[in-house]
Amino acid sequence: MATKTELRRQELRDNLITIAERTIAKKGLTALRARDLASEAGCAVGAIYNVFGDLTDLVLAVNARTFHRLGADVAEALAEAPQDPVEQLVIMAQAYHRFAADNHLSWRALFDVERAPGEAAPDWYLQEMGQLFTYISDPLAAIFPDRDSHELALLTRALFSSVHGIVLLGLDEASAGVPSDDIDRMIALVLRQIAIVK
Amino acid sequence: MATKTELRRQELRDNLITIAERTIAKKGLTALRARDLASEAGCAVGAIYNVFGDLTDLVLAVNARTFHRLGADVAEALAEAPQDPVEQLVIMAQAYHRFAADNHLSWRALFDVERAPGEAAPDWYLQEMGQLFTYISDPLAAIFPDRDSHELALLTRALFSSVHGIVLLGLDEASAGVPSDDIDRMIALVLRQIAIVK
DNA sequence: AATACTACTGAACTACGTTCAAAGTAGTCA
DNA sequence: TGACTACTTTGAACGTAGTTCAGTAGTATT
Repeated sequence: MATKTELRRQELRDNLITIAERTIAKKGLTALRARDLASEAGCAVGAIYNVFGDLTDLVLAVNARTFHRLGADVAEALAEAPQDPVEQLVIMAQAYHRFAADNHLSWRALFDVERAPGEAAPDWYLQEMGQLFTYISDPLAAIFPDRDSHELALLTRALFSSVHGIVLLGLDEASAGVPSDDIDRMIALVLRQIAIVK
Repeated sequence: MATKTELRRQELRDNLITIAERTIAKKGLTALRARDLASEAGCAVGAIYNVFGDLTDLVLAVNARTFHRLGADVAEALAEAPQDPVEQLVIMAQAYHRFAADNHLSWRALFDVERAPGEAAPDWYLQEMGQLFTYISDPLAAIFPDRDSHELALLTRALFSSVHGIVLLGLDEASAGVPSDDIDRMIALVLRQIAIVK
């Protein structure tokens, strides 16, 4: 039965996710504190643990939203891209870069959650990842119609990882970050070169 | 004057780095605890703070050693590599992969130290990084003699970042890691393709 | 309305990194 | 050598986290 209690719990859950989302976006994962969260949400600290197993679970819920927004941005970029599959790859990768730059701290939180060792990533994570991979493998299949599916899968993963690496190190201001235009240029360099059919 | 005290401090310093190095290698950065460290080193907790500003400083000292070993491994691979510049790139990248796989937790610690926001990476970090970049840019200059230095610098960074990304996501067992051979294959796929001169 | 069950609360517990007053030690000089 | 001074080391105590759970308040059932 969907009781008053259950509704209240659902409301608190959403509320906590939204507050945590804002905190992470503004101040980063490390600024997330159970007591602050509770006082902002107007509930007791213990209440958080009625609704989430621990703070990591809450962060994962925030990350699900972030990942979803990321996927939507990439999909939108793809929808507006020209037919040329190489350009599609470049545009998607640059959308990934833009998302990471515009949502830096939230994006970092995607990778900075500490997962219990040996624990697999949650299902939604693997699914969103799979969705991103599909966006990439479709243009790749058009570029390389002769390659078998395993090779295409590897190339897909390789390209995603490459773009991720370029963005990750490019945005890392500690090691004297790279100008945004140069990041886009590196992405284009790698992807256009990859797409050359010998 | 290089006194008895100073010697003792130096000894403690080295000792702490070695212990921390072993702990990080075996159990990861998050298992590093001031009290455990002190008891293993046979000193008081406070003594750590006579020798390092805080635990992050100690981790940075460990990372300096790790980074140095990494650089040496890559240099060794390069020394044994054939003359062909493309093969040199592939072999170095695979040495990077092997180091990361064989020293997983120590390698992760290189990137997982939390740096104070706005704080630049320490000098030795930038220098070792620069050394790695040189290893890459030399073969690249041989492959692309016509490109200007800015473009080569971008390509160097792009390739390093790409390989880093492939290894990072490939070794991440949380998202169902990739078999070691496939990581090597992805590296080779990207680097060989990059090196095709149109 | 009385009863039984469930959910919420927040003080208390544990586990950290870090500090600093007190105790110890090294260097100096008569 | 022994007394004095300055520096070094110590570890109990502090502050700040995440998390728990006995007590209380609220909800559903009869």
